[in-house]
Parts: sequence; C-alpha cells; structure tokens
Amino acid sequence: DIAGPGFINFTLVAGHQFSIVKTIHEKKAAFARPNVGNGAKVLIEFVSANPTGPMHVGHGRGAAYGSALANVMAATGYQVEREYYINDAGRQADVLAVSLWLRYLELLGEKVAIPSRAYPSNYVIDNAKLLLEKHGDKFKRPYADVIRDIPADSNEDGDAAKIVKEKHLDALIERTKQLLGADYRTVQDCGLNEQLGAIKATLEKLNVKFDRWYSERTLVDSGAVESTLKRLREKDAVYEKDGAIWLKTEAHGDEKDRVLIKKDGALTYFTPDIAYHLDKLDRGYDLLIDVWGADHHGYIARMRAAIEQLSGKGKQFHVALIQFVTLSSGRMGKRSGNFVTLNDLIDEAGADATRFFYLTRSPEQHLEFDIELARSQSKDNPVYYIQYAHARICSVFRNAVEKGLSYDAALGLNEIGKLDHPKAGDVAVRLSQYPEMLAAASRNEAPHMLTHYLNDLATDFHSWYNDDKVLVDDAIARNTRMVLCEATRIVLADGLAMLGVSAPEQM
RNA sequence: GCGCCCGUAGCUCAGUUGGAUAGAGUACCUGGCUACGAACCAGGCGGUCGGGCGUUCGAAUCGCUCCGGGCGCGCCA
Repeated sequence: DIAGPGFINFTLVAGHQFSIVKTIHEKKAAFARPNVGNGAKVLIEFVSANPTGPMHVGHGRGAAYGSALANVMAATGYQVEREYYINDAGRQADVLAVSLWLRYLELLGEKVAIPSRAYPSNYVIDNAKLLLEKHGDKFKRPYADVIRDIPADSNEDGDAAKIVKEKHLDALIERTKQLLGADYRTVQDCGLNEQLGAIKATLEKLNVKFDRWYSERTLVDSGAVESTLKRLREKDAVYEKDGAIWLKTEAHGDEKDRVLIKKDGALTYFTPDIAYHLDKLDRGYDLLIDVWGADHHGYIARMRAAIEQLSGKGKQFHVALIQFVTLSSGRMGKRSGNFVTLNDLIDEAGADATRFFYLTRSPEQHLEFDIELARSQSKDNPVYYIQYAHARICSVFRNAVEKGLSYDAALGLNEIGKLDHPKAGDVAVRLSQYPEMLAAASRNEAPHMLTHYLNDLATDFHSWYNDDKVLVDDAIARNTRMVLCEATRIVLADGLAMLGVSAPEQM
C-alpha cells in the first residue's frame, strides 16, 4: 500500500523471512559472498611503520583497518594482497644506524654526546647491547675521530634550531659511513632487523597478516628509481629549476610542483616512493589502496599526480586516511619510554578487544581509545557482547547432547516456517541483511559497518534467546529453533573472523 | 591565510551516500535468574543533529556562511 510520497509498503507472507535459514545451512558462509569486485586485483598497503622503533597506538588502528578491509574485500569478489613497505633505505634508517652506533660506543666506555634528534631511549640501548654481544668491539672507533669538525648540536626549540640539529645529525651520518665503511651496513642491519622483528611480533599478536614485506632497499638496489625518473622524463613531466629536478604535479591537482632531486644531488622521500607505486602498478593491480595516517593527507595529491602522469591510473589509487588515536582515562600498567606503545596496549587490553575497539569507529573519525574499558574483563567490554552470543549458541548445542535431546537439522529446516516468535523473525531478517551489508562495507571501504552489524545481530539474538527456550521437548519447536541458532552462529563466526577477532565456544 | 577531517543524548560513537517518529553503548532510575550461560533481557530518563541562510515533496546527510576542535601546508621523512 502507498504510504505517503515516495513510499510503497509491501507485506511479505508470514514465515517467508525464515527461508534465509535454509540458504545459510546449505551454503554456510558462502551465502554471504556478494560479487562486488568482480575479480579485480587489489593491493592494500598498510602499517608500513618505519623499522626504527616501536609502533604506537596510531599504527595499530591502521593495522586493524587494513587487515579487516582486506578480509572484507576478499569476501566480496576481490583478489586481495596485503603488503607492508619497509622504509629501510632512507635517512631514517641512517639515523637509526648512528643512534645505535653511538650507544654502542657509549657501552664501550666512550663519553658520547647523543644528538638531540637521534632516536632516544631504551630500545636503542638494548639494540646496542645486542650489537656488542654479537660483534664484540669490532666497530669501535675513537670518539674524538667521530666528533671532529662536526657542526655543533643545539638543545633549543624552534625552526632555526631544528635546522642546526639536522645539520649536526647529517654530518654525523656521513662521518659514521666513512669510519665504518663496509661495516656500516652490518651495524644498520642489526638495528633494522631488531626493530622489524619487534614490529612483526606485535602485528602477529594483533592477528594482522601480510602477504609480502616489501623492502625499499631492494627497490632502490634494483635501479627502479632511475628507471622511474627516466619514464617521467619521457613523459615530459620533469624540469630543472634552481639546481633541483622538479615534477610537474600542480597541473594534476597538487598545490605546487614538487622536488624529486635536491640541488645537493640527494633524492627526496617522494622519489623512491613514486618508484614504489609505479612498481605496484607494473605488477598489474587494478586498484591500489594505501592506508595512511591523517597527517599525510597533504601527500595524496602529489602521489596521485605522479601516478596519473606515469600511467593515467590516478583514479585507481585510493588512500584511506586514518584519523588520530588518543588515549583516555588510561593508566597503563607499564610503558616503554614515555609513550604508550601498541605492544603495551595489546598486553593490557588483549588482541580481541584492541582490534574490536579500533574497528568500531569509522576511519575518518578521531578515535578516543578508552583503555580502562577495553581492558576490563567485565560485561562493560563491548567485544564480549558479540562473543558471548556465539558462546551461548555453542553452549546450547553442548547441552542438547548432554540432555540427550536430538538435533535434526533437516527436520528443523523443513518445518522452519513454524517458528512463531516475532523475535525469531527479527533474527532471521537480520541474517538476511548480512550479504548486502558486507557489499556496502566493501564498496565504502568501511569495515566498521561490520562491527555494528554484528552487534545488532547479537542484540537480536540475545533478545530472542531470553524470550524463547530452544531446548524444549517438542521436536519441531526444538529443531526449528536450533537451526536458527546455528545459522546465527555461522554468521557471527564469519563476521568475527573477518574482523580478526576470535569466536570462542565458551568464555 | 589556504587545504583536508570532525562537531549527533552527560560521556564514547553509529546513521548503508537525500527518506518515514534521529539510534546504540555507557552513566542514572525501575524490574527480571527453581528455564538452555544474568558477560543477558525488559522498561524509563536523556536531542534546536555546533549556529544561521539556502536547495526540495523531504536534509544529520547536499550548497553557502559563521563558530569550535584536530591535522597538514619543506630542496624533512
């Protein structure tokens, strides 16, 4: 019937909503694999934290997002690959090497001034101890030779001081390379490998997996940067000005053109990054998704401009900007240094609660992470609500066996129309929405929609469960209810798996 | 100053791209365990969707403008 402008209401035959239960029993989770991607190849690059120190809580959000998005897209007709780009070739890696080496000299008894812009704190010292353990004093050099003629450091704040500090550090990097020669790589690798190992361990804990760890160094060593510059020149996309080499990005939507090669001959960060993205395109992906922190938003236009000029595929480059994470009401039990690391957070709250919290909010929303709530092993923790629904269903089936009550799925499905409780109908309707919800989450690159859906499904289930006993003597009533339980369990387990959260059989 | 994101219940946030009476959790109040797990359920309280002007049958959603918060605006990475 017509119900005002723009609305026509249809009333379905009673009991029709339960047909979805049959479908779920026949196809299992495969009933919810809508073909959004049509087989398109997509590469999701995420986290890519520099291997120069521990990850912070912001990296964790990107990790949870990228990982869940990959799962959702893989379930909706995309061929998905997950990649982590290791920045092991740039200045950051040099700063790590110098920081590490100076701490190493310090351990060997030299009186060393640690540069103000060096990587600070305990983890570098731990690395230095390891270096000393492995190689003894092989890399020892007199500190007087290190610091000779190096421009002074500064301990002041402000832009002018910053330039002074960086000059100091740059000079130390050059000096370290001279003094260590071939050993420089050994020292640097010791630091990088340790940090990357710690990162991998943390991501493992968070149930985040990658198909490929892509090293910037291998990219640079392969000559990809030179060939990229060559291709840009062939496209007439570069020019020289003020002694530097520039890329024309302003004509393709950027605010201004960008430098590729500085007048001192060094590459900017941008240049190998273009080579990396070009390499991705050459590998044949239809869609590139980069997951970045919100502070990098100004970088999107120039990268898209570069991709557009090299391949005309600027529109196939998506950037998911993940807004910042703040911690609230949190007194962490322990900390590394004076900031909360991702590792600390996982230890406090557990991997399930941590992932779930990250994934509850849309990525463009600033996230306030309530540590007290996430780590509370109580009914207040929202992740338990969904897990509890799953565990409850498993418990029903265990109890059926215990009580000697038969489970006949065929009977239950055959008589499914006899389910009469309205709340059972609500559950069935919700189940039937699962495929289209997944399709929307995929299209919008918004895995948080899945967390809200699962929460709603758990609500519908708990509400029905409280009203309507499953394990009754009547075989038809019992089995129709049990098949609805099982269908609910299948969807809960499938959804939680995509979120990277466990679906426990008991809690 | 320019650009991007955000502003929805006391607090933390959804709202499927413009649809019907704006929803959850939490906090507070009330009720429900001699039924399969009370980490649950039922009910109540709580809103000028930051303000204003527009677009139209219809706006939290789109446009303009103002206010407030975050981030960015390097030959740094």
